[in-house]
Amino acid sequence: MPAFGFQPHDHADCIRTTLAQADAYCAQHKLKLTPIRRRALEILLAEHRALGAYDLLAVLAEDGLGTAPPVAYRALDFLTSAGFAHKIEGLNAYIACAHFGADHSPAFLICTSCKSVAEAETTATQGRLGEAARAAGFTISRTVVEALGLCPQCQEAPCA
Amino acid sequence: MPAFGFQPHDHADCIRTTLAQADAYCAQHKLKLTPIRRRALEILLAEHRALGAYDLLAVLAEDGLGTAPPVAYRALDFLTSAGFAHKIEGLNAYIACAHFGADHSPAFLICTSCKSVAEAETTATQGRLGEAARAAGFTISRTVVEALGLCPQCQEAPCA
DNA sequence: GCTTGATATGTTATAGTATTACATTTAGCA
DNA sequence: TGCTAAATGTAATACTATAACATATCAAGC
Ligand SMILES: [Zn+2]
Ligand SMILES: [Zn+2]
Ligand SMILES: [Zn+2]
Ligand SMILES: [Zn+2]
Repeated sequence: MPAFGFQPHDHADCIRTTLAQADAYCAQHKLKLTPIRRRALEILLAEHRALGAYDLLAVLAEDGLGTAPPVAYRALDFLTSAGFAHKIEGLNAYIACAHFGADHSPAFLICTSCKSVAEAETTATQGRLGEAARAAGFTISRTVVEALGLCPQCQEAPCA
Repeated sequence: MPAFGFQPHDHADCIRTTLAQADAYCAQHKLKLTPIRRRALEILLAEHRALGAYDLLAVLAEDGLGTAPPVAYRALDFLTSAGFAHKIEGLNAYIACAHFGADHSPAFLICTSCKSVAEAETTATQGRLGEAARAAGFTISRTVVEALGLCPQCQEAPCA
């Protein structure tokens, strides 16, 4: 599955499908996608961009779903634990998962100009990082892989 | 150069050599390794661990080199810009560079038990992340690659 | 239906990380 | 010496995240 988010696509469908998948996944795994959690996911899905916890909170507050920081952080904890969202460490921000369901090691391509983010797959224990880890006798449990740079659109139109 | 930091080594020499290299590099590039900056690097070098900005500041304060946050953040800006230190995004912490001088794309192996950190090399534009970027038409300027897990020592003695 | 325990939410306060802004000093150079 | 740019001193503030505890909701199991 290629990196997603920079190519134009039917994004309304993108949102609809993911929410439906999340509903199904939660039903199957006895997780509760409560109104706050579901709306938080929907907000993250609105754009292929990362949102700060307080940005998310501001939108939840507009909807009357809570005003205090724990509201946002609890929703984000749930979504990230369930694999519905990821934290972008380099931005202290959160984004909906684009490779739903799979237990995966995400890698992000982050455009420093337009702030859009695409999620690609990596294999944690393969590749050069895996090699380095094996050579050092290190056991990987989680990886953070993020690339900062320019997306195709912003390379062509730097001032956009 | 293999990942470093987990293997026992002459660490006093490790510090001495790096400081000397930093002195030389600054002389050559007309950068000023002022007392605050030099001491900050020395503090980061003291252990192969990442230090928070405020931890660094606390030590600088003991030495009478400043008490306000900008003191630490300015020193860290200088050190990271010069390539003498790196930020570990996943920890909001900073560590001295273990591959001095080279303009490189560091990858970190971070032990979640003992907090030690080893720095390995990666090539930003090669490997799987590079492939994903090329496929997406994305131009990488900087990468964040961090692996969380257990170092050799902590795998053997989980309670240490 | 009621009890009960576990999960989720409401709310306040606080901890931890980082930057802005502006005054002052210092270092390098004409 | 006088000028300029860089570095430092300092206060205030912004941004990110968690702790702690009260209350409410839900899903069994009786
Ligand atoms: Zn979409
Ligand atoms: Zn994902
Ligand atoms: Zn050493
Ligand atoms: Zn390095």
